[in-house]
Amino acid sequence: MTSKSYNIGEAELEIMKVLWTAGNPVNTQYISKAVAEKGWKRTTISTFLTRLVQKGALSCEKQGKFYYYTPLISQSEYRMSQTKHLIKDLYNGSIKEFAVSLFEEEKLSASDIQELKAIFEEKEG
Amino acid sequence: MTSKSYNIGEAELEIMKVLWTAGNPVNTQYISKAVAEKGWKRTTISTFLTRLVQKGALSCEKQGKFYYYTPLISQSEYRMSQTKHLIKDLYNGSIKEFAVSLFEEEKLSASDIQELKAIFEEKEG
DNA sequence: ATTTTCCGACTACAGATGTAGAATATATTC
DNA sequence: GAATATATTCTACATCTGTAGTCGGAAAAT
Repeated sequence: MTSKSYNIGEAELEIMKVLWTAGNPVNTQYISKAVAEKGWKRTTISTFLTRLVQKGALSCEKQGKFYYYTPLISQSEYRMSQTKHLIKDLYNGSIKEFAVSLFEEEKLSASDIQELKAIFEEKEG
Repeated sequence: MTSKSYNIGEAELEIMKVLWTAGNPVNTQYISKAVAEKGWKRTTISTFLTRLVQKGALSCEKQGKFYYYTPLISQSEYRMSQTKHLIKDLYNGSIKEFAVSLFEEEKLSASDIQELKAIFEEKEG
């Protein structure tokens, strides 16, 4: 049930990525380290976490002194929902139209194409 | 040159779509009719137009009494820029990763697959 | 126990976006 | 030309998002 009734901002998404990559509940320190290169202040990260919890994208649970955060939407769910949104919005909902346009404009390596062909042949089977 | 340094909101995008579909400069009345089903007030549409012009997504030119609007970014340019953005954001910039995930999760009809295979074979040639 | 440190809550603020009322300009009609 | 219709601009406001300061409480260090 991809019932994502919220949006995740670009900065917030960076937090989600950390959580997805971690694969298990992590606390703020962990997240802070993981996004250190962004240069966000501690409270900025806090705000993102709070909002993501409010939105229902994360859950949090206090263990000992810290909160531990867990994604409520998986990366692949999110990917799919965003991809569908894009296809619906921009390509009249037609995956085919989308794919054709994508592959016509992009340069895929020969091996990429091989791989994709293999996938299709499998599907076709 | 996909040098889109602005964002187009979802509602604004609806306006862009009308312009892209029209294929030639159109005025506000035309746009109003085209988006009638959205139930937007006249001034709302005006605001969108003004903002899109400010952003550099549209140009407008007064002809007689009305302004006529023309997209400064083509639909395919916009599609590409958004698609790239999504792939970069969500799939580590890997088109292949993206495509694999897309086609593994989505159901394409047999004829869609045929068509795509044809495209690949062509590319491969 | 007092100080220092760290975390999470609350508050704040600016820019973007969706939405539209009010005011003004322009054109059409009588 | 005055009244009416329509278009365009200005102003306004709420929500969302990025960004962060401050405050209060808890934990760690001394």
